[in-house]
Amino acid sequence: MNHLTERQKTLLMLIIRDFIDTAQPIGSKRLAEHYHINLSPATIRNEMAALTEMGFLRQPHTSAGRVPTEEGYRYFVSEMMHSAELPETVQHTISHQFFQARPELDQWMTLAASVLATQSQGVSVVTAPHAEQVKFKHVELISTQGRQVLMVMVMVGGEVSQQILTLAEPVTQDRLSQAATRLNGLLAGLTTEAISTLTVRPDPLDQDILLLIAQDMRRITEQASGEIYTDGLTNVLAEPEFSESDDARRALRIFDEPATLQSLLSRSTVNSNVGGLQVLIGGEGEWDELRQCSMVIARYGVPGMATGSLGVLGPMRMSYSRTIPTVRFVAALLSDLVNDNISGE
Amino acid sequence: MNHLTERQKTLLMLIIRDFIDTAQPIGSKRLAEHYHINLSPATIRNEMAALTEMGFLRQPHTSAGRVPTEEGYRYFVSEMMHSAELPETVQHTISHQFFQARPELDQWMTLAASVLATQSQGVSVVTAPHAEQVKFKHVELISTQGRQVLMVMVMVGGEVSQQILTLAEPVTQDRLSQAATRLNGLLAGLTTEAISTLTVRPDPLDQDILLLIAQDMRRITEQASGEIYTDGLTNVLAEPEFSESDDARRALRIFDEPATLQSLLSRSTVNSNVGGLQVLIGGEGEWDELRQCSMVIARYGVPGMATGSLGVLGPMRMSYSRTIPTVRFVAALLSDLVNDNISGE
DNA sequence: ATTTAGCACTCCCAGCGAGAGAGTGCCAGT
DNA sequence: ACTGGCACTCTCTCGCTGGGAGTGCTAAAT
Repeated sequence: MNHLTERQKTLLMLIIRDFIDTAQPIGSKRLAEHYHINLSPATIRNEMAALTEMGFLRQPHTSAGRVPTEEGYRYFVSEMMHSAELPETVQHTISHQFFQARPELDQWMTLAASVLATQSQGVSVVTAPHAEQVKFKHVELISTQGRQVLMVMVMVGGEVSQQILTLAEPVTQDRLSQAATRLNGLLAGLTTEAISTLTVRPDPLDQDILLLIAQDMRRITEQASGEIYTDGLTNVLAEPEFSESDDARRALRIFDEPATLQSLLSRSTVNSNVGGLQVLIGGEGEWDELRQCSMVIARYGVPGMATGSLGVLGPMRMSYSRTIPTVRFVAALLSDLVNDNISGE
Repeated sequence: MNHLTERQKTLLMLIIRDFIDTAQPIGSKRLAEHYHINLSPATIRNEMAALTEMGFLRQPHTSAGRVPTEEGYRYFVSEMMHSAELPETVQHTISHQFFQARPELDQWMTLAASVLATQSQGVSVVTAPHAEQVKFKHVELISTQGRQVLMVMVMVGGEVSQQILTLAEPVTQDRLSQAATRLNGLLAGLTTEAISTLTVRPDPLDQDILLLIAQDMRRITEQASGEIYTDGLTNVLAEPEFSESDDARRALRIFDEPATLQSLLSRSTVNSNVGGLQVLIGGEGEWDELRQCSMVIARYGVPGMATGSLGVLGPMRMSYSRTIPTVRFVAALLSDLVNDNISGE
């Protein structure tokens, strides 16, 4: 693949920017008039032909303006990726919202999804941070009704899991509390593996509960990540390219299948460190439902401790210059929150 | 309003059924041919004119077939409401799914939403059951990091609330446990009001936490109900009446505003007992976004103890004969689950 | 008195062709 | 190397027209 001259680069960027704004094929004349480049339409046409040859542009019909190809978007994104920064005022507004929210995971996730969606005018996805290494910290057993017992487990790092158990026979709250105390002493700080191979003697109840604890910790480790938060689903319906066709439906269907969404988020961030972010353009040949879409994805959290992912889905024509810095900023914000939560204030 | 003759009634039902199937205006000829009624098109036309006069039908253009009005749908629904019953096989399939699911509220809600959406081909909404009278049962205080403390509260009936507190200064786990034990003895079974007016002396920590408990219980009572679960958002996009216009977007926007959705669910079920269900047709003049839509809503749970609501949103042309029994059945199913949970197994 | 056949009328919609407009590629001139 | 000019292509938007479906009315039939 040939390198682009400086002029070709400028033109390509202009064309893509304009197309993102107007959603309409860009012609040479329009370009020459609108932006005051010292070039005649004819020259621009020549360059456009070259860019088309190289695979960055495409014409919908023999005689229409040019439209970016996926390759074109990729070039565009890689060029503007590093320069873009969210305006300070917006940064402050967002930080302020997080500062005001109640300090609960649930609130933070919802807020993050909402901020991403409104800022980027796309559909946002945020997964709750997920401990990569689960360590037991504390368990509480609370008798609720008859043989039903509420088990609340806390992991090192603050992750909480609650579950309702049904025991073989009723057990008093006293006996439950004693069992919990014994187990807390025994298991504090242990990993899933350590707990799985453990046996305890005195009370058969202890052993039963130990098994349940191990099982639950395994479940936490296995599930790819926590709950999925989403917002702005209707934003994408407003885009002209989705107003009539059923591509929108196909793309949104992803949000009805948590499994696909999960794999999408995790598979595409497997190579990227926290802090770096990935832009999938046009489904990258792998996700057929997203052929018309792009997705900006990032991973946040503290590697090795707890991480989650977040992203924005939009039409391929989305405003990358707005979405990318937003995603980056929110990812950093959530990373800070996770970090505070792990290491104390 | 005049009463309908038996024949008019039959015709109206046929027309609406046919329109729900085909989404196209129904003409007299088509009706006479398709269904073997012993009537000529001319007679049918006369009756149709009468039905139009009475406000049950409408013609999109001077010379097109008839389409049901909202009034027509209302009549239709009230007529078929009692007769419809979900096929036994479907009932079994659904029950089986619930039986297989892990016995957690979260799972049940998700499953209920999923079942409703796939059965009715509409958008489903389910709110978690919400205790109408909150009574304290148990609190646990677990030190997590520095001054941060995880507070887990259990209400009578099994509702759980967890929250992270940040204390003025670090407190040892021992002191926290003692405080929890004292408070548990003191507060067991008390209502929000009783707790709000209480004062405790010995340790200032106890009083601080008591305030937080009261505050949290008030929050639980106030919030109209629990989390909202939703499914099938893309179903509605498949309907022909939404394929091109932006009515779909307007309707789906509701799902981006939990507050509106809540008020919709609660306001419209305020008059109906658990078990009875309501059908809102065309927004009932109150919800403008739903002018093109209908909604089947029911309340489930144990009145006076814990209730929630669930519903299905679809185009006004939705299959009521499928949706209504499904909503009724799932509501009954969830009521049973809530009941089991409250009264022990 | 109710139902039916016939008929004229209305209105939507799909298909067609013309003309405008926008954009292109290429060539020749600067 | 750039630009002006030109012929060409293709789409999109009208306006028009004919077919089709459905209606309401009236008069005849049951």
